Amino acid sequence: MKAAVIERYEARAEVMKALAHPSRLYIVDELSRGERCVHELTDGIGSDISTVSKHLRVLRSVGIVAGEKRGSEVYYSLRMACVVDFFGCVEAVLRGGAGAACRVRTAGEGEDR
Amino acid sequence: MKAAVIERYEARAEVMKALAHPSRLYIVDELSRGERCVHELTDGIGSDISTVSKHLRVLRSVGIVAGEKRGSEVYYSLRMACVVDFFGCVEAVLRGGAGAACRVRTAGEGEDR
DNA sequence: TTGATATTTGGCGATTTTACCAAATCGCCA
DNA sequence: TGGCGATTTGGTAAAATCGCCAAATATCAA
Repeated sequence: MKAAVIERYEARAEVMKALAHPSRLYIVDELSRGERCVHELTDGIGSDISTVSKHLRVLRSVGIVAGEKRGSEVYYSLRMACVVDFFGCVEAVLRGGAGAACRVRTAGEGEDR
Repeated sequence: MKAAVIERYEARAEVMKALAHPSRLYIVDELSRGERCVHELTDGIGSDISTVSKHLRVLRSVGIVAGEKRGSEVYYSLRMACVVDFFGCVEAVLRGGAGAACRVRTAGEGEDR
């Protein structure tokens, strides 16, 4: 694979990796309903606040969320609303694949063995 | 976080994790243009064929792709076309976030709860 | 300034992921 | 039947990820 192509997929993978964790998905979901500060998110997750802070760092590093400091609190907001739409597709896959909402391609018919 | 909610996000995370690797993103992209067998995908990726086979196993385990054996070859196809659409959103984020195609929400504009 | 609250950072052990090689299967055909 | 091409599986070492604690930083108010 050409270097330029590899880089493209690696960049995409960084974004996907940022979304590949339950707590971070919860954060995205929560932020889709409005901005939240770290301790609010921590309440919902249950991990140590430092852990939540690091999750936010991961999301922020790829541009999925943004943090704005107001007073002593940092308010995070979602910068990538389309992620939430994608969750609908993910749910369809989880329900067994062939959901119309996901426009799943029924090519093959080959089931997992 | 309630157990049921945790499970939901964990299930979603499994799907996202399956997409969180450059080679697997390449595979999804390639399969969006039609079915391919393992050695074809291997040619494009450059890793050992056993490595590619394992990547396909990951994608298949969550239902993103399906494999059908025809003769001595296994043809893989994409079962989750919406993933490709999502790549457009990911690219928008990579380009700096505020792409119209992604309906990005600008930081600090999230409605309060 | 001192103390309290909010968040981030450093560091560490534990778990997971990844890629390669070698070996095992599977289907096909001479 | 024996061998070949295609694919999968087992094993393993290196790298990345995760979550907690402790410590640092920043803001606010007394």
